[in-house]
Amino acid sequence: MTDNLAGTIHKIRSASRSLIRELGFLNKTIAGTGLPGSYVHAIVEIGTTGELTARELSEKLLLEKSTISRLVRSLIEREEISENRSLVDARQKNLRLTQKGQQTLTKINLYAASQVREAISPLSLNKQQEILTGLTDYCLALKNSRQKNSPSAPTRITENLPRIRTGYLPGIIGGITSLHAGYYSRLVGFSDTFETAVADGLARFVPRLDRKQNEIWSLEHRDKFLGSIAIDGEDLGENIAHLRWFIVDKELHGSGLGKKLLQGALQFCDGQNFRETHLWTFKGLDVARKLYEENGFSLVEEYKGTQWGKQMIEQKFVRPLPLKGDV
Amino acid sequence: MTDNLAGTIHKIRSASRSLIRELGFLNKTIAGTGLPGSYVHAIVEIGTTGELTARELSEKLLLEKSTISRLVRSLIEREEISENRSLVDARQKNLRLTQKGQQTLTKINLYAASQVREAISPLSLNKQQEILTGLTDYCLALKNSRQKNSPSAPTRITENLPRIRTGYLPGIIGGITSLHAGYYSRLVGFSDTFETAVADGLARFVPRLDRKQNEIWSLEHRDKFLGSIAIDGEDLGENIAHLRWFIVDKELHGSGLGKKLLQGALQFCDGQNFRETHLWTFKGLDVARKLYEENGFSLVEEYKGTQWGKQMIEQKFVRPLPLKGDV
DNA sequence: AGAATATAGTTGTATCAAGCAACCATATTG
DNA sequence: CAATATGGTTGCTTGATACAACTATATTCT
Repeated sequence: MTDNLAGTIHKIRSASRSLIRELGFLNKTIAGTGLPGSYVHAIVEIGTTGELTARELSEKLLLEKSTISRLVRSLIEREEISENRSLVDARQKNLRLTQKGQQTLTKINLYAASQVREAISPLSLNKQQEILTGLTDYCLALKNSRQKNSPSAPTRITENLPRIRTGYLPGIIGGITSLHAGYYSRLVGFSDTFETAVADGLARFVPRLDRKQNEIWSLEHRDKFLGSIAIDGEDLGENIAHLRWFIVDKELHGSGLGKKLLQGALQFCDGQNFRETHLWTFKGLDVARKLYEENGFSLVEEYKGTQWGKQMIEQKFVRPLPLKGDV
Repeated sequence: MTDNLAGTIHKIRSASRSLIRELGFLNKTIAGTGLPGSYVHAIVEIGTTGELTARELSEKLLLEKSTISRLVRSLIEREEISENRSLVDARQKNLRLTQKGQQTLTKINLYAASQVREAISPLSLNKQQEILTGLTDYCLALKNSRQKNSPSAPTRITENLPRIRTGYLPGIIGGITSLHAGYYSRLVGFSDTFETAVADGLARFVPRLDRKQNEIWSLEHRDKFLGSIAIDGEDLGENIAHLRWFIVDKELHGSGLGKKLLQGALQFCDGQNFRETHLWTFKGLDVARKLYEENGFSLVEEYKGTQWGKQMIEQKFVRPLPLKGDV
């Protein structure tokens, strides 16, 4: 059994070595591309993701950031990729393939795919599947084991996850507006009336962000807005907070980020000592309702509304300021 | 189906990329060893083979010979390997691990094996086996496809196979003698008497190699003698060739090299116009007997002999010069 | 036996990927 | 506002890879 494991390990290692060589990773450039292995990986990665930052690339390729920095510059000089300083975080730059880079990626794909195809197509479907599961399982196992073994460099929790930002960010009004429009048009067929209202509301709200009773949080990732929540501490008056523009991109549902947004906003409300927090929503958004109720809101009112070009049942939730010392 | 293949290809590529990165082949040195990937491969290869030439290393690692040359030098300077100019082919040098190199290999093995072990040991035996077969099949497929696609650089037929050499080579007497001694002591318990006779015979024969009626062929690989055959055109007189010291290392049985040796020698005999070729052997060596008979020999005599410290039945075979025009 | 060719390995030369450390600019935290 | 963290760049060094031209030895051909 132990011997068996040792034998398996030995054979796996031997096969890995062979694989490395066959794929050309001891060579200066990968055959068929004229590019070094790391460049090919970078192009493929950027291409399939659409947009990446240097840091993300560094994490994916497991290469030093200085190495990545130069790799990126070289690719820019070759006009394979372009960089755009992020609007919302001036430190980072978003990388994407240029037209030429797209073509290069296509060439790489053609070459690599045909290499793989020629290799595996003579094999039975069964064998092919075995190869695939074997490889993926092995990679996964290696990755898991690496992450378990380097507590010094743990997986970044933020890796590939949007960050929660506060305050105004360039593009935030447009971003949140289109998020709402896309979400609700798909869900219930809202159209321009609704989107206009969102844009208008935000446009009136954002200039008031400098007052301490107002705040906005957004989920941002690579200049894309994937979620938001805001506390308008003025429009309702009477020391009541108005929770507005709470939305999370469908892709992030279930990620826990929505709850984080909501709880951050409520913490803010409590810090500001608002007597109550009110919010308006629609009947049918069951997941959201559950979230509200878990966090101290109760449904207080329900009525038909037609203002968005559709007949909807609107709902109003209210949450009182928790007693001090409460959990 | 086609789509399925494309999907499989895509996933395989993605897994390969991940594998490359996890194993550190985009990095300057492999973690845990401090050595570049190519060095690690070289050490493992030399270590597991025991002895290699630079050319063989180049073929295995798929690297340029100049690259290998420098890699080898660097490893020699680090005292990881040693080189010995081959005694039988002054162009090539045999590379082997030094004491220090052995230790390095051990370290590499420990590191790599534990990396693999930690990765796969949480998995079921079944999964482990899947990984193994997947990897090996894939490597094999890639290799096959590469070789099919580069008729310009076909697999060397001589790759890792001994070459047939003619004439004297340093170490040939000792090499052939020990080959005989090892083979026959294991087979039938011959001992010193026999080995002495072989050595003595060779010692008397080799100096006569400069005469055109004598010749010796040997199978040589990395300074090891793995087979031999000789034609003594003088000792029997009467224009009769004496076929002597025909032996092939057990490892090479079935490789076709024995037949090649024999036919080369017989071609030589025919070229020299010997009237007959005689040889003495023992009863029981059935494979050899078949080979003799396939090539024109017939058994002409059989008698008991005790000269080698064992009672054996000796046999004499004779082959006449084929008629001209014969096939 | 001698000429032509092939093979093993080295060396000149050039390129450039990788990593470390120190740095700058921007963001976040407290 | 100060301290710290983060994304990215730059100076510096190392050294792996490849191509081409070369030397020395082996093999093949006639």
